[in-house]
Amino acid sequence: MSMESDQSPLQIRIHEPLCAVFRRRLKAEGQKYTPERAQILDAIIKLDDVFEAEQLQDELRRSGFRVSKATVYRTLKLLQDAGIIQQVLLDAEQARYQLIYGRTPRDLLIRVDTNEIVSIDAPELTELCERICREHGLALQGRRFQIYAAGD
Amino acid sequence: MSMESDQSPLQIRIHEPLCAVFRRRLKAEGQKYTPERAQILDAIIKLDDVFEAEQLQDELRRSGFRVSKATVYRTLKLLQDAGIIQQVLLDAEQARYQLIYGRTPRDLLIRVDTNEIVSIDAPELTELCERICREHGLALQGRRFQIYAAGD
DNA sequence: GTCGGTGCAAATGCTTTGCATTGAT
DNA sequence: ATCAATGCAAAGCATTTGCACCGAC
Repeated sequence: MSMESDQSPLQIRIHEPLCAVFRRRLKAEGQKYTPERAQILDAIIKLDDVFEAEQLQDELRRSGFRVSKATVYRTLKLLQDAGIIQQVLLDAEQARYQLIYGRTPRDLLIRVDTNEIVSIDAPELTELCERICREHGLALQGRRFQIYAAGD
Repeated sequence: MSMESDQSPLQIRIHEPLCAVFRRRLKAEGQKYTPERAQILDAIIKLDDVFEAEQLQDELRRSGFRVSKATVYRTLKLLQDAGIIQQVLLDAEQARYQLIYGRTPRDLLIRVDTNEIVSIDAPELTELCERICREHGLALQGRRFQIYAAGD
């Protein structure tokens, strides 16, 4: 009923650049917004897809930046903590990541024959998740949904 | 039209013991049904849950068997190929596994506060998966669905 | 008796960490 | 100037592999 109240402290400014979000978060934690971190976030935005640490480093190199693996991994962790990216688990070999800030879905359709990955939109999934949590008396925190399919 | 034909060679005998399934598969591939492999499958059945390689080895030890990690991993791979178990990806740290042969669901509800894992039953998910694949003109191969939730 | 299987220890590959140096604030 | 961040190389850890010996068929 009190929909106008300010119970939730997070006011998302929809079109705020991601780098500003990241910068703010870092400042709040007493951490620094370095060129490396800025470049890594830029590269992630350019990739605009599910990516692995190595691909990210490649993209950085392509843009003319050399960042060490150590820094890549450290920054990926920071970005996860900031809620900007999320791990995507496709297999046990290595972790992948995906931009999630300001985006609703991260449900994936994975073509096992071509390794192509497509985002799918399934609003009823959210309802389903909420219903299941309600039945268990729990609060929904998130979900991971992947469909594996092959062509023709 | 020729539904009575023997196009599909697999005739699943519903209550056939898993070890028989495994044994048959191994024989078909010219591989051997060793005590280690039998014990590993037994231990998996006893665990009856999502498990990691280390837990499996512990269960084996508890039953009085010493099997090397190498053999554990090699057998886990065989069991996956045989369609008896499946990897469950909960985090990037390590792989987990789960018995799937003869079981429909492997959808999980994960309590982030207690790390408890519960299987959930959601038949409408299957329909959803099939519909999405149909829309993309692809054949459904499998799915991975996990809900993350917290108590109270 | 033959191959395939096992254990061991070494190798692998992704990810993390210790440390001296560099740099954002 | 300070304190966190970087790069490098070494360490960690789950998983895989090479090889000599063993055992299921």
